This record gives sequence, C-alpha cells and structure tokens, in this order.
Amino acid sequence: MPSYQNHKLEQFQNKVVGKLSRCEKCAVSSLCLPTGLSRSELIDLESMISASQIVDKNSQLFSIGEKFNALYIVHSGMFKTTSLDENGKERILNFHLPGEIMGLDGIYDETFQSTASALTMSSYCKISFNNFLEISEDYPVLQANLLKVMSRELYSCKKNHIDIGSKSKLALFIKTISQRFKIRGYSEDEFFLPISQRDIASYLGMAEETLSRIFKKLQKMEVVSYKKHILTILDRDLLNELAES
Amino acid sequence: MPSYQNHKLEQFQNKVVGKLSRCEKCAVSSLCLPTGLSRSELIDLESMISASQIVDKNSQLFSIGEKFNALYIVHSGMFKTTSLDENGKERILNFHLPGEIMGLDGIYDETFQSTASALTMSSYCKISFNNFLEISEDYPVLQANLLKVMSRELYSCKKNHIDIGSKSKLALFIKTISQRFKIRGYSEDEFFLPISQRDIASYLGMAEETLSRIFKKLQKMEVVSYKKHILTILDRDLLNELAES
DNA sequence: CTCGTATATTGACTTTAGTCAATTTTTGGA
DNA sequence: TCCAAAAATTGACTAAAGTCAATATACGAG
Repeated sequence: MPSYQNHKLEQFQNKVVGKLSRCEKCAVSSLCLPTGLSRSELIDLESMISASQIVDKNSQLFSIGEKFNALYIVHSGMFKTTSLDENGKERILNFHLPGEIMGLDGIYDETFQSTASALTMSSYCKISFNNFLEISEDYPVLQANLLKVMSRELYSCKKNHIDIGSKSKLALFIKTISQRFKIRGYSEDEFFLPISQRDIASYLGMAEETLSRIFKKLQKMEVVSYKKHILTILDRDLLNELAES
Repeated sequence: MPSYQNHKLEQFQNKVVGKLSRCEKCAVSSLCLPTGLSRSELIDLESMISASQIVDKNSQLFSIGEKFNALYIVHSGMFKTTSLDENGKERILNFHLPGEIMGLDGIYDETFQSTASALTMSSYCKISFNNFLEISEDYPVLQANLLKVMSRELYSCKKNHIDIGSKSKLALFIKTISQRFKIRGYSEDEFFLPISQRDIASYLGMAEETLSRIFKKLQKMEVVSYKKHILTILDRDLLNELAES
C-alpha cells in the first residue's frame, strides 16, 4: 500500500514527460472528471486544468462569499470545507479526499458557499468553470460526467444526513472514511487522519469532550487505535456492529 | 395568499389551451428547469415533460433500487423521499415542495437511491432523462440549468447538515420550511404541513416522543400553533431566537 | 531543544434526550 | 356515524450528552 503522504513523489511524476498524460497518471482519475473520456477529449480537458499545485497546511483555496469561477479537485492530502452556523460559529461541512471536487455548491449563484482549507500539506487541480462549460458543449461525455459527479455527491450528502442520526456516529464515521480510503487504493485498516478532534466533533454535531470520551472508549475496547493522527482499525467486526447499532 | 391545496384548480388551468405554455403558467417554473429559457427552447423542453399527474396520498413515484430513467418534479402538494439506515429502518431524507426535482441522486449509477411518496394528494411532472440529455446537447442553457438546480440542492443538503447540529432543531426546521413556502408564493406564517410527527422526528434524527414534547413546549410558549396539520407561526422573533440558540 | 500555544483529556455536575408502557386522540373506511 | 387502526401524548425512569473548569499532552516556531 502506498503511503498516504506522497505529494512529492506525485509531483515529481507529474513533471516527467512520458507517454501518459497528467490525468492518465493520476491515481484517482477514475473518481474524477476524466472517467470514460477518449484520449483526445482528455487532452482537451487537461488544457483547462492547472497541473496540481502543492499547498501548505491551513492554506485556503476559496472562501464563503467569493465569486465562484473554478472547481478545485483534491489531488493528494486532505481538505475540509466549512461554513458558518446561525451564530456565526464555524461548522465543518465535509472532509475531502483525493479525486473529490470542491466548490460544486458555488455553481448555482456563482458564489462560493463554503471555505476550503488544507488539513495537511496537500495538492489540488483547478478547472475554470467557464472554460469547462465551453468545452463541454462539444463533448457531451464531459457534461454527463459532471452530472454524475454531482449526483454522487448529492447521494453521499444525503447518506451523511442519515448517518448523523446513528447511535454511534463516530464508529460510522470511521467506517465510512475507511471505505473512502480503500476506494482510492490506500489501506482501509490504517490511515493518516490529519483532522483535529474539534473538527470531527463539529462535523458530527457533538461536543469536543464527548467525542474525546467516545474515542477513548473505542480505544479501550480495542476497536481502533489512534496515535499521532494514525488511525488503525483493530476489530472491524466490532466496529461494524457498533456502527449499525 | 392562495390555499396550499389547489391541485384541482391548477389541473384545470393546465387543461386550458391558452396563450401560455404549461410551464409558463406554472407558479413555480422559476425554481424549476425552465428558468431563463426562450419560448422555443421551452416548447422543446415541454415536449418531453408529461403534463402534471395527480396522485393520491401514499402513492410512490419511484423506489430504492429501481432503474433510474426519469426526473420527477413536484407540481403541487408535498412528497417525501426516504432511504434505509444501517438497520434497515426507514429514514426520511427530505420533504419536497413544488418546483423541487426528485431523483437527482439516481443519475450517477442509473439507479434510484431513494423512495419518493406523496404525503398528501399531490401532482408531479416527469422528464425522461435520456430525452433530456439528448435535447440539452442542442441547448446549453438547459444543461446549465440542471447544473444549477443540482448545485442548489447540494447547497441545501449541506445546510441541513449544519442545521442538524443545532440546539433547537425543530425551531430551525419550522423556520426553514416557512421560508421555502414563502419563496413559492404561499403564506410564510400559516401553512399546511401534511407530515406526521414520526416523519419529522425521523428527519431530525430524534425520538418521536421527544419531538412531541418539544412541539408542545413551542405551543405552550405561543411560538407556534399546530392543529390538524395547519402550522401557524405566532411569534416569529422568538422562533428565530430559538432557532439560533 | 525549549518554550508558548493549541489541542486533547478528565472530573463533577447539569441538562437533555431516549426508552418503555400506558393512554388518549385523530383519522379514514365501512 | 361508528369503529378499528394509526398517530400522538404523557409519565416515570434510564441513559447519554452538554457544560464548565482544570490539567495534561502535543506541536510548531525559533
């Protein structure tokens, strides 16, 4: 299994002029917009995509209220998107793994509805949305891909809504993110989770202290271990059982 | 203010052959796909849309696992979409008001991911998705409109995620649905809410009994009254205050 | 390596929500 | 209009989560 923090390697690979295009070399292209595109379509698409840029932890890609003009795609690392609740307090909307597109909720009124920031050193690709719309008039496959990506995101957002009513939100959260790592070719049993407990608590809608206690309980029960932001799943059966209770 | 239950009138109006097309006569077309279309584009769009059909309470439009082939749009009345949680128990995903498109999360793998049923006598329009994709290749505006609709839905889904962490979910729920009625031209202070408390509880992720108690408290405080599924907002300031706490 | 800051943990306590069981009210069909 | 079934309410109790305050640990800049 590849290490999760491999930006430098990927960045290096991106600079190699080889037989494969940038997107073809990307490990998560199958989850992204290029799915099912022909070589020539892909080359046209890539002409609008900036090569992946590395950013430091805490860097912001866009923030609430800014004019929407581009989609941002996680290439490596992890980002969070946040918004403000009724009291103006920051609330976590989602965590974003490689291949996921951020900013989609900015399309409808051309304004970003959330703020995206890097949780660790990360890299991203950027697509001008106007360029995308122009080129996709010629390539219906590209339009269809964007619709599919949005549909999938809508589904997972609704899935989250259900999960939030679960008895053991944390177990379910761990189970879900483990699956997301697996889909991307990383280990599903051990992964780097560069998220503060405060952010996980905010995402799950619970107090920081409560999350800390539940986390401790999961560790005492030897369901997971969590040290230095490395999460290891020790007892998957029990984790699943808890997640379904 | 029009009564909320005006299907028969609308149905009658739909049958009148007048100068306006069906969608042009529809009260919620501005929230729907026709936004910004020219007359000729609209006529082509309408050729793919079935005229609104009335269905009885509890009728299902589609259900989880079925092959996705069309989008369903609420024309009047109200629908709910549901899914199953980890234990196979029904959970409410959302309530749908006129102008809202149901089934969007079925696009990505051509399978409906939820079940849609009428909460009261309602009517809906149906668009074959394949036809839509075909015709939208000629009308980029139509494609852009679908993207906008999906983007807006994504936004509201994420907004819900935040709301679910609120202290007084019910107050926030009432506030939000009141706004949704207002946008559609109905009264924001008094509306027909054909939803069982069980369903509201499921949607908000709380026990039925808890919801009943909170509802009673809101009525005792004279924030709202709720009789025979007619909800009246008596003290909007206090409602807002509660929703923001 | 060290210090200051941010993050996480813990305890004691309060508040809120969940559960179970019984009862009342509402609703829709005959 | 009446009756059975569904929905909503209520009470008593249990379980869980929030809050506040104090402490401990981890982390990053220099």
